[in-house]
Formats: sequence, structure tokens, C-alpha cells
Amino acid sequence: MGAPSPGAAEQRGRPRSQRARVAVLTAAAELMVSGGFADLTVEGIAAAAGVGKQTVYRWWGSKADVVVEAVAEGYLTLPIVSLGDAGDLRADLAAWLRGIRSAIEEEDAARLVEAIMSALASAGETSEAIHQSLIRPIMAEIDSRFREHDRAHPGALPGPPSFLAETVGAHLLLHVMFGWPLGEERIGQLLDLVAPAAP
Amino acid sequence: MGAPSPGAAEQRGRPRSQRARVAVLTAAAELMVSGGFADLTVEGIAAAAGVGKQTVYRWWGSKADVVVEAVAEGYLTLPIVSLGDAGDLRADLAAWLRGIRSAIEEEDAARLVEAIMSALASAGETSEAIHQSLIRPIMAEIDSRFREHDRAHPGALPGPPSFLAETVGAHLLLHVMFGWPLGEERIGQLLDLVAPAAP
Amino acid sequence: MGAPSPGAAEQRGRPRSQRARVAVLTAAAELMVSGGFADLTVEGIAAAAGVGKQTVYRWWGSKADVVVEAVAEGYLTLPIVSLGDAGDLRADLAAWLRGIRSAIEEEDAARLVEAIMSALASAGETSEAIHQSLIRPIMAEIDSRFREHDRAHPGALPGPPSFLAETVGAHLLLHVMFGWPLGEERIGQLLDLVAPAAP
Amino acid sequence: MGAPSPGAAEQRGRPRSQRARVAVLTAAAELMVSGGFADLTVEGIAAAAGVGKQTVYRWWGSKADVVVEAVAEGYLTLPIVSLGDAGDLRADLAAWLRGIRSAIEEEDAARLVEAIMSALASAGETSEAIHQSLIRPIMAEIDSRFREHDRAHPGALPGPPSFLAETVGAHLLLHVMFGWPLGEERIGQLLDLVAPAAP
DNA sequence: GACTAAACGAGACGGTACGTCGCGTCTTTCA
DNA sequence: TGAAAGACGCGACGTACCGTCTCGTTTAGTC
Repeated sequence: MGAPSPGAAEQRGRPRSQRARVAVLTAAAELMVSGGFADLTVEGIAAAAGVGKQTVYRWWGSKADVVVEAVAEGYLTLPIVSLGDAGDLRADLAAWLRGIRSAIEEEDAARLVEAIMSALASAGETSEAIHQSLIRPIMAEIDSRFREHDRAHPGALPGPPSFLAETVGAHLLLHVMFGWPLGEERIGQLLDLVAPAAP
Repeated sequence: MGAPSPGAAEQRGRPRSQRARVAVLTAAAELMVSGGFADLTVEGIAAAAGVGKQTVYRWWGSKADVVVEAVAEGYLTLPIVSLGDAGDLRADLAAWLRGIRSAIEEEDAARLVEAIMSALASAGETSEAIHQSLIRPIMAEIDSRFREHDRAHPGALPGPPSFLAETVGAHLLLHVMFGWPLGEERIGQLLDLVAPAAP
Repeated sequence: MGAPSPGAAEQRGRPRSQRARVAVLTAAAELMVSGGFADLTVEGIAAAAGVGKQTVYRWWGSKADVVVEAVAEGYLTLPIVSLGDAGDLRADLAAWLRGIRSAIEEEDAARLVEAIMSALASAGETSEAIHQSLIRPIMAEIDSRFREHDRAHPGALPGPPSFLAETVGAHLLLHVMFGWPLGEERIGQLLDLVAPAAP
Repeated sequence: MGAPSPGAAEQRGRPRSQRARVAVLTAAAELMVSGGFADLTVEGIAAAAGVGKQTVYRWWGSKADVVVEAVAEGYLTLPIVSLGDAGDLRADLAAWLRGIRSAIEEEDAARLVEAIMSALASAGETSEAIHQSLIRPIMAEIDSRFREHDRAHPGALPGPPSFLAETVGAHLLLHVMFGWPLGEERIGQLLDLVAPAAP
């Protein structure tokens, strides 16, 4: 239509400062890594970002919201290794799980995970956002691999690819939340369960 | 013997008040259910229990500790149905999972789970305690059933009983944390995975 | 001259909006009466006037300035009865003082006086303006009457007319500030002091 | 009575800290003198006193209350010269008024008066307290002198002693509030009014 | 009639202080 | 010496306004 693009915001007043927005997210990410979620304060974020406290509350409502957006926007990321495709599903998965283990055992990543879990727990309504930005990527990685394998060998998997991916993710979550080590034996059991060797 | 029983602490001064102890745990349990972990305060517990704040700190150290003990002592329990043994593992498991689903979908139980998750997330050091008192009982229920089935039909299960129990528990955790419904399809997939029908 | 009137600023750009000016003063006056000076805010004035905050700051600089101008322009007035001239100075003054008393005891006027006092106290530099617009009119009323009496009966007054007017004003101020009632006895004493009956 | 004194407080819990109380009043007095009432903040008082903000709010409710108590307890005092008695009422009063003038013109006293006025204006309900501790002492000084003079020379004064004292006080208030100088001429007029020389 | 320039409304910005809540500690009296 | 009561220093909360700073939008002159 010749009319001005519909839905174009009739923007009134001073527009939102991107500088402030980025500064808040960056500061939150840094403070999260250095001190964890529990020690994080809105006041601290605002100070570190060189921003008024009200600016945080104007756009976010709570420290959990800030963290969620920081995660969603990639200011906080888990160093997830990508799942290779060397032809052997079991071997690929095993290598990937060992990579995850390393990442989790590393100091920063552990703190990050714990922090994200806290954010999630204290803000149930935003759990979907966290799921989308944190859990989903992890599962997506193996999901596609499962899917591909399923196409190549129909009926060989013990369940739908996405379900298997979630099974792996659920186990990882369990280990992370309770601080259990992800040992070789456990990896073996997991592989036997979701990607049994062809008999 | 004339001597005080050996090893028995020669306790001096006024002994710990059981009245106060029970009142604190009871109050904590009630406040937890009615308001969740985040809204719980030591001050609130003490007031509701008719107890001095110092008394709480003398014996517990933090609100998480109180909750953990309340859970451990059974002041806070999930209404877990027990896993029957009607001869068919799949059928028994299915019934049990549906029972869990009902419990989770009920208002109070959902709040309790969320609260316990928060306690866990905000107090990593007590996670083991929470695991022992909250997660373990759930898993124990199915674990023993898996174990029994394994004895009866060696080699029929796709993994060690305790591992399979954890797999089920992990999935439940995933659903609870992200508020996913535990549908029939998902239950079926889970059963196919951990208790495949004999071919 | 054909040239534009000399000294008249060659004003460029949009001229000051009288609509906005009046709206601000009116809003300030209303808010002053309804809530007092302490509860008055620039933000509130701007909102009530349907005006941008910047517009207030562009022309006034502080809420005290706005109030001062509102008083000066007559948007806020004390309902002062005028001092009659029935031939008897004492009787006229007594009637006038009783009128003042009624005005002060009325709800709105009391609030107004208190508000103006606050404005005065919190903005010493504008005290002269407030004096001019608030105190002076009151004194002027009796001042002229004293003056006239002095001309008719030289030497009869116990001091210069303006000084006597200020004495009356000072007493009124004292009563207003400390919330003392202006009783008949006090009125009598005041009259005896500034307008003694001829012996 | 043998019983514990009736009305004796059954004091429970930690008693109020006198250290904190004195520190707050002292800090408030100092900040008042150095910065005035407008620049005074509860936060600032608490910080300067080495006291939690809550402690201030627990006992005082507002900065005005603190100031009022500081004045009432003598942490803030006007350097009032005492009214001598050299036999001549007019001469004594004149000397005393000149002393007041010096005190007012001095920097600290001026600020103090202004501050107290602000406190008064912003806290109408406490005006009586301020009157008692600030205005009354000034008036009491001359009141007793007037009274004595009235006993010695009955009928010589143009009004009751306390009324005349208030007249002087009211004039002083007027001068202080509007920053008018208290000149010799004005002092003379005042004396003529309240203590006319015997004819 | 286009151009310029200032005032306008709106509202976000970095700040300061507010008054409240809860922390974990300390200091009383009572049992 | 434990327990109740409750004040203490402290730190963060979320809100209210401050006075300033963009924005896009009038609303006059002036070219």
C-alpha cells in the first residue's frame, strides 16, 4: 500500500537508548559470571552499566528478566561443542558428551549453569525463554543428528529423535543440578539406551 | 553405672526446646506451600512459629536449611502414589506415571516442586540433602520395581535398573521445571524406551 | 519609523504559548490548594496542565517560581475582606480582624497560607516576591486606613502607620504559623496596642 | 506498694541504644548548620551518625522530627543574649534587641533560623514543639522583664506583659522570615510601642 | 511557498533519596 | 544457658522526582 507501513510505531518521546540496553546486558553477563545469580543485584547491574536503576526497571522488571534476555541475546553462552558427523552415531555422541562434560566441569560454565537455573527457578513465567535460549540449542544439536540417523536407518532408534534428544538433555540437567560427575560409565549407559549398537 | 553413659554429651544448661523445633519446621512447611520459597523469610518463619529469630539461627543457619530439614522430616511431601506390582511392568509404570502427573498438575504439589527447586538452586551445597529427601524417594519407588523385573527377566531391560529409574526421574524433572504437560504420547515413548515390550 | 519598533526583539521561531503558560499556573494553583506545597511536583504540574516537563523548566526553573508567579498573577488569593471606613478606627479594625480570622479558619485558606509559608521557607530568594504578593496586600489594607487616621488626628497613633500595620501583620503571621486561634481577647489587646481609645 | 511499680515498663527485647540516639541528633545538628534543612537527608543523617537508616525511621519518622527533637534537646540553639536589668526597661530592651540582631545576622544563626522555619513549615503538627523550644525561650526572656516592670509600675504598660513579649517576638519573626534588617529606627519604633517612655 | 528556528508534547536518560524489608548479630529479661 | 523479644548496622529493594536530553511535531516569521 501507498500508506506508510502499517504498524509503523508512532514513536513519541525520546527513543530507547540502545547504548543503555547493551550496557545493562553486558554488565549483567559479566556480574553473573563473576559472582553468580544470587549475588547479582539490580543496583549492581545499573552501577556497572553506568545506568540509572530506573532504566533497568523500566525495561526489565527483575534481575531474572535481565539475565534471561542476556542469555537469549547471546551475552551469556555455554561453550557447547558441536556434534560432529564422523559416520558413527555412538562415537559422535560419546565425543560430544565428553565435550559437554569438560564445559560443565570448567569453572565459569558451572557457575553459568547454576546461575541460569536460579534465574529459571525464580521466574517460572520466563522458563520458556530460558528453555528456548539455553536448553533448546543443546538439544537441537543432537536432535538433528538423531533425525538424520533415523532417515538412514529407519526403525533402528528406540524412539523419536526429538524424544531421544530430550532424554539426553534431561540426564545432563540431572547431573548439572545435583553436581554429579558425568562419568564414562554413565555415558556408556546413556549411549546404550538411546543409540544401541546394532546387534 | 555411676558414670554418665560414655559418649553421651554431658549437656549443660537448658536443653533444646522440641516445641520450638517442631513449630519452626511446621511453620516453614506451611509458608512454603502457601507462598513459595522465594517469599519465605527467616523472620516470617520465626513469627509464624512464635519463636525468636535467634532460635532459628541457632539451629539452622539459613532458610534453605530449615526447608531441607522440613522436607527430610516429612513436613513437606509430594503425594507420590506407590508403584503397584500387577505383574506387567509397562502397565504398572504407566499407571504410576499418570499418578505422578495428577500430583504435579494439582496446585499445591506444583508449588511445592517449584519451591524445592528454588531451594536447591539457591543452595548448591544442600542439593544432596534435597536429592536424598525429594528425588531419591521417587526414584526408589521405580528402582526396586525395575530391579525385580531384571531379576525375573535378565537382559530384557535396556540398562541397569537404577539408571533407568534415573532416566524416568530426569524426564519428570524436565517436565516439571519447564511446565510441560506429561501427555499420554510422552508416557508411551518413555515406556518404550525404558521398558520395551518383549518382541 | 518604518523600522520595527526599536528594542523589540526580532523574535524568531515559535512564540511562547500562552495556553501552556496559563495551564501551568492554573494547574499549580489547584494542586497547591488540594495537596499543599510539599506534595507539589514539577512533574505533577506538567501532567495536570497537559504540558511537557521541559516547558515548565524552560520558563520557571523551580516549583517555587511557578507558585510565586501563580500568587503574583492572582491564581492563588486569600479571601481578604476589605477594611471598611465607618468612622471608628477601632471598630473598623476589629471587624476586619474578625474577617481575617474567618478566612484563616476556613479549610482552603489555611492550607493556602501553610503552602505559601512552605514555598517561602524553601526558597529564601523568592521571599520578597511572596511578600509583595501575599503579605503586602494585607498590610496595605490597614496601612492606608492608619495613614488616613494619622492625618485626621496627628499624634494620636503610637507609631508610624506602616509600622503599626506591620505589627498587626506580624501578629497574624504568628497566629497562622503556630495555629493559634485569634480570639476576641487577643483582638482587643491588639487594638489597645495599635489604636488606643482616646482617653 | 510491694508489687513492682505499676506502669513500670515490662521492657522486653534489646533496649533502645542511647549511643545511636545521641549520634543521630548530633549528626542532624551538624548537618543542619553546615547545609541547611533543605539539603538534609535521612540517609545523610544516618550515614554521618554511623547508624542504620531504619534506626532513624524506627524512632523519628521524618527528618523534621529529628530536627525538632534536636532543637528541643538543645543540640541546636540560638545564641540568645540574656536580657539584663539595669533599671531602665527601654535601655535594657534596646540592648537585648541589638544582641538578637547580631545573632541573626551572623551566618550560622541565620541558617539555623531558616532551617527551623523550614522544619516548622513542613511539619505543622510539630509546630508546638518548635514553638516551645525555639520561640518560647526568646519570649520568656522579655516576658519576665515586662512582668516585673508591670509590678513596679502598674498600668504603665500598653498591654499585658506576655502579649507585649509576643509582639516583640512577632516582629522578630517577620524580620527573620523576610530577611529584613533590624535597624535602629525599627528598634526605636518597637520600644515606643511596647515600652513608651513615661511622659 | 519553501525554509528556518524556536517552542511544544512526550518520554527516556543518569541520578539521588525515599521509606520498607529482610538479613544476621547483639543485648536485654525471663524461665 | 536456652528462648522470647526486639533493636542494631547493613544492604538491596522498587518508586518518585529531579533536571537534562532527544525525538517528531507545530507554529510562527523570514526569504
